[in-house]
Amino acid sequence: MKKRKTLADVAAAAGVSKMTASRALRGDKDVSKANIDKVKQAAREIGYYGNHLAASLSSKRTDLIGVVVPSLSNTVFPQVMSGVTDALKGTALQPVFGVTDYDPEAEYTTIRNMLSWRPAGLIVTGLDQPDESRRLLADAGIPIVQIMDCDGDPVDACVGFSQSGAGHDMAAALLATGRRRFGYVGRNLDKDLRAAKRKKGFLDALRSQGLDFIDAIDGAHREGDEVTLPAIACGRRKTAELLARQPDLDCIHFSNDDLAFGGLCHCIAAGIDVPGEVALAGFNGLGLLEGFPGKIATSHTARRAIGETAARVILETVESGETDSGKIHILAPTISLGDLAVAAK
Amino acid sequence: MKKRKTLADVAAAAGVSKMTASRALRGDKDVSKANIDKVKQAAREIGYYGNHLAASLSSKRTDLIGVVVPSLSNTVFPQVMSGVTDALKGTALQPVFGVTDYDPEAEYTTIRNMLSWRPAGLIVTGLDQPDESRRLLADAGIPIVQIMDCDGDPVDACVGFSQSGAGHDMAAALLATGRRRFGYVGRNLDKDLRAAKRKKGFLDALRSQGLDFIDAIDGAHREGDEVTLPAIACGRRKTAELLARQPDLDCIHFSNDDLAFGGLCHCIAAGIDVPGEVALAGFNGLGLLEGFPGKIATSHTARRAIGETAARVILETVESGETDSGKIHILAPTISLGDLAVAAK
DNA sequence: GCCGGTATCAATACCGGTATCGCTACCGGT
DNA sequence: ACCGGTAGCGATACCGGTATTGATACCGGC
Repeated sequence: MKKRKTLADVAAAAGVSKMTASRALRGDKDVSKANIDKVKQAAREIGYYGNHLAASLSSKRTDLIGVVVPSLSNTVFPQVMSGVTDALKGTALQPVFGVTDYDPEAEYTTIRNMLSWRPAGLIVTGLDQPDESRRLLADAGIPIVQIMDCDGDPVDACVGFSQSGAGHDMAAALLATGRRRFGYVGRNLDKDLRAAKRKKGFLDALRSQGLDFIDAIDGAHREGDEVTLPAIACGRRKTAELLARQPDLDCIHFSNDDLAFGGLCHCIAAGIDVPGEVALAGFNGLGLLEGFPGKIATSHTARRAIGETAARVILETVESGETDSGKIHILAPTISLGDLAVAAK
Repeated sequence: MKKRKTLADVAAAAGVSKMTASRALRGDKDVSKANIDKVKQAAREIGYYGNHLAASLSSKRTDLIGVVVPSLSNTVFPQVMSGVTDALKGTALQPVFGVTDYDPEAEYTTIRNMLSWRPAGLIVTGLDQPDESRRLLADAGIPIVQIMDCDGDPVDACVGFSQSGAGHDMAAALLATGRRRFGYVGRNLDKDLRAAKRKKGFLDALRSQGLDFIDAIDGAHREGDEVTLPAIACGRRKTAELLARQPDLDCIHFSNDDLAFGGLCHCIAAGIDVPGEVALAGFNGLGLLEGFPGKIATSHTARRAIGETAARVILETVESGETDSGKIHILAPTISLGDLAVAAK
């Protein structure tokens, strides 16, 4: 294999020093127009592309922004990632993604691993990292943005909303439509801390009215196959199960829209009127719901926007050279009840 | 800000040389048990974590595997990415993702950018890169795996299946059930080359029987909002449009399952019997379809497996130290007709 | 004609690790 | 006692760039 081209090769080909070549390629000043052309020409001819490793090591700067998300199968996170990617488009910064599978241990190693690339900033999902991870973030000396959650104390900056508040608000909205007999369907609540927070907020609102879930299926790890079961199929099956046990529920709350949509599929197949007989409420405002517009109540969360602002916060902090970005950006979800709003009148 | 800890700090704290510290931390041999403990202890105490930039520059190796995908909104790609992540779990290698938005220009810069980090290997979606990008890949001197498509000439290795063949087979299967009046719904076919190949394969099969699409909505860029419109809503709307124009179609082929599912939603809402009156056929076998099992014919593509084998090919090539991985791995999709199979009898 | 200032480039010293090689101490065998 | 072999460790030379400093030439002004 022929040796990779280095800057020295370019310099030699252009008849200048390494330093001049370096400056010319990066658009630094102090290089004559003639030499800039010669160098760029030479670089193109021999097919040179830089070595970020060397450049970053030397300059003590990188263009990387680490993004740590728990999952790729929940479409929410790819959407956040899209937001980050978009916001960074056109800038020098570049995102790098890491997936943790909701595992704190994996999260720790992922963060550590990212930090060892000396990124310009880090975007991490959630506020509730274990102490060890938190310390890592706090001592990193780069802007850290925690996203998706505001119920707690951020290490540095924070972009998101209150998960428990979102749960609470949804419950309040549903109560206002007159619903009283609530059921709940979720899954992986033992690992998905934010979904658990929403459930708790929801429950708090119910209890303040002297109510409670009549029945709930949390589905925390009963079987191994549960994780791989598509969310919609899971929602459909569990809704069937729940309604078999409690046929007189007038509202089912799901931990997210995928499950809720699965529930709707069951109801349609079983000939159950939604939201007439039973109302369904999900969370996130996924595009999925447009399959049957208005049928499912949901909270629209600004996932793209969360990704975008998180990226922008880092961008601004890096550019301004500040040490501390430490602001909290709240992007509150908006509830839409769909047909339920009409039915309630 | 306090200076970042370096290996020299660890060495000093442990009372050994940099070199011994380096070896101890990496688990190299030629270090006494006592020193290994001392070094690891010291590293933990002062909170040291390595610097991949320096390590990789020096060793001329990185643990990175670049993965270039066109999109994050099509759930297929996050699934491929999951497969890659899983296959690499437990190994030293680590994936880095890049998104191109189906833009060849962005693809070129992404590839270039990745190469400048000197990754151990590259996974790129598709076979039809422009010459310039192709040359970049060919000259990189690292294992390259192109995925998702086999209709063409790979740069190095290739994991996927024939897109046009998949389209052809689906058409053949549908023809075998007696369907004759075909419609088509797709979107972004001008950018999504693989979907276009499937359509072409499908069409070839029809033509070999003297048939053609009676009507087709390609939806290539009519309006700007089209891209952001959720795929399911898009499928629903276009199906309504198509059936309004051609009420007597007996089969609609969609460029993917999301659109097909949107079509199903329309049919359910409009009281159209599926697949009795009209059959729907999508592509990919997404979990989505489990919302109404059997209603939609589809080709199950092994997306996860494609990601996994692609990663494994690179892994093996890297470990064996071969220069050329150059094998073609076909993971053919399997067609499932669902209720249509029964109806056809 | 001498001087200070500016534009342009080259030489040098790193950045924080790892590869390589040499040195020392200690071992068993003869 | 001598020797070859090996385990354990450290000094040194890089890896491929960039920051910094220094050198050179050329300019207008007095």
